Amino acid sequence: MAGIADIAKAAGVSTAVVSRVINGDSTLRIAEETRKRVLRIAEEHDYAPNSAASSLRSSHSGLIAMVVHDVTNPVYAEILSGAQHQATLQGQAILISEASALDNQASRLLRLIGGRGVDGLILQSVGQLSDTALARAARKKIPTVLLQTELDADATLLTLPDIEAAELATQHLIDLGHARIGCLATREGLTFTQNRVEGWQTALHAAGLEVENSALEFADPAIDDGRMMARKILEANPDLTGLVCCNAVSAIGALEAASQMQIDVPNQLSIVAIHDIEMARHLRIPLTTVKMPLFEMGVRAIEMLSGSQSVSAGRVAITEQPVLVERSSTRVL
Amino acid sequence: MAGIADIAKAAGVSTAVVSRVINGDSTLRIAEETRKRVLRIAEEHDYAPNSAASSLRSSHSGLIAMVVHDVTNPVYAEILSGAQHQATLQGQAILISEASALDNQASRLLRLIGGRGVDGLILQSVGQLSDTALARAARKKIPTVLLQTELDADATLLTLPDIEAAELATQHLIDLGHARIGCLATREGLTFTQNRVEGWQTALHAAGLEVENSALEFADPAIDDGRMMARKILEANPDLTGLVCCNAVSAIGALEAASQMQIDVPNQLSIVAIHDIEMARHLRIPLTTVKMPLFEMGVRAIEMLSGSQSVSAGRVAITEQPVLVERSSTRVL
DNA sequence: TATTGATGGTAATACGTTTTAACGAAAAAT
DNA sequence: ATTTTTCGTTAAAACGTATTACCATCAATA
Repeated sequence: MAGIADIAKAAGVSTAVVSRVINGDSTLRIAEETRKRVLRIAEEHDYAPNSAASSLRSSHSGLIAMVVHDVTNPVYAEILSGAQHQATLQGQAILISEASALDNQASRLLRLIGGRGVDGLILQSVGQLSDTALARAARKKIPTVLLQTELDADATLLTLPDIEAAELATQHLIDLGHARIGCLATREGLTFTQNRVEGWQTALHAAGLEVENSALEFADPAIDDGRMMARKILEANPDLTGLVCCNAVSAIGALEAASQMQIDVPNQLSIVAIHDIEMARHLRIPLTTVKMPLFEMGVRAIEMLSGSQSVSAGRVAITEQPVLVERSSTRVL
Repeated sequence: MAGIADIAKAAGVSTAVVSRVINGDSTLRIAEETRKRVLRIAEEHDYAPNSAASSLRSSHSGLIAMVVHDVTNPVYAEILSGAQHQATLQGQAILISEASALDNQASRLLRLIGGRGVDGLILQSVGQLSDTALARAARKKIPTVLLQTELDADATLLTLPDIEAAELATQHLIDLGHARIGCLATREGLTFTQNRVEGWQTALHAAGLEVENSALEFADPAIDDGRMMARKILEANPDLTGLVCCNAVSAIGALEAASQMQIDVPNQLSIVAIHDIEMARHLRIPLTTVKMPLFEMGVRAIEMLSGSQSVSAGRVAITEQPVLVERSSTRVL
């Protein structure tokens, strides 16, 4: 209920002084004595600046919108957690949305983006978005970070070492003596999907092995989709002994498919997945994975938005290398 | 860049008309002809109302802040997903934060709450919050929904059938012939923790069984904590044959502990957990669970905030009854 | 004809900050 | 003693919308 004017009056100064004290404006100094007095009075009155008014005048809200495909996917949850952590450190807050919300024209998120209500935008796994939402953001010049997925907009692309991770996973199987290796990919058309598939192919080629097209499937990173992909691949290629999964959640589906088809993992089939989610250790068959810095990616995305870093720079790569975590789902042939 | 004034001028009307057309104000009708013209011109100019200005004038932002203990916990992720879904439907957006962020005094979230930048507040698993954050929200009369946890503030409490769920879980073990049954609870002092523990006790009493205090432990709903709790309980009570876990994530830890202690599940020990998370089917030993409407709870929380429902009503219960999902972690004794 | 009512629109104000430019006083430099 | 600098502060102007109260116009009723 108390406004800045009330505080100013009570402290015997102008509103400008109160504003500077509260916001810690550094360009213009305030006498230590008045500063303390204002602070004390503000505290007494339980004063907090009206955020709408503040945003209106200063034209930044401290809000960052983040869009992920699915919050319940542990991979995305971890990225979100990192972003949330860093945003808090920087005095910003995160507006979360699942991708499906972007289709809803009445979505408040879209209105916020259109109305410059957010200072930044983070898009993850958002493929087919040449439509309103992003187009608007781009036109409104809202700083945007794309996570793992290229899009025709002048936004910064933040990437993980996807090619390396897929190579590492595939090479691990090759080292174990496997020669016929399939790939459960994520959604087709996404940059990181392409990169991981490329890593898989590269490793096979380098070892002089054959790349079987019927051993490659694309779908969403969900358990059900993973099961279906695995079934399809395994039925088409009964002689397969290794499977690279581009997302750990798909791998869970693959384990299920193998079980249903009476294929023993790891004795008849070795499975390795990208992303070392916590659950990997606790599955029916503990999963061999390639660990990627997901939390770190969330942190970096936030840093890039508010950082002095190149605003429109083309792409930034997280250089921390993926590491293989061996468990029970892979085995020497 | 285009403001409401530009649109008004281009359409040959006043700004008031534009505002009414855009916001669909129902109190005052606008000629269909002008409505279409304004809409078309707004579209052409790619106009979207400045959200800060809009919030300032109308004093509501369409933002709802949600605080959960840990985003990566699948239980909480599902609640969040439900909230996000419903918020989108209602034209609102969700500001997500993990509980730890509330400790950070510079947190933007706190400033938003203090500065009436959010229309509502949802708090989950937030225990020790008699401090600034919530105190402010209460003083500022921000509508608040408490998820599963009482707090000394005049907020609405939204609850799941916790007692029933715990009774159901415990009764299932009793029906299987178990007589010595322990309980892995969540954090002490939270309302839902108390209720679940109560359900456990009630079921035991009703069956004339003993409630062993050394078979009850409290900790955070995390795998590591679950493992530690289970180990403690099992060491103190070697004759235990059943375990009720108040959170499925803790149960994963319990499975791990049992494995480390060479206790066979379900032959020597039956485990049943509350919350049927997707992973439950895919664990080393598929988990018997009690399914609760988590997504639905997120939905309801949002509905309650914007609904015409009793604003300050004491408590609302989700009446959908918990159902038992039998898998392989429980077995007749 | 005069009166009412409905319809479609306007002008101007308030929302509560942040920030710009200017200003007096005190201290330092000339 | 005068000029310059620095310091601390102020007054007033945006920021861009939603909304209130008021006003035409016109058709229909009395």
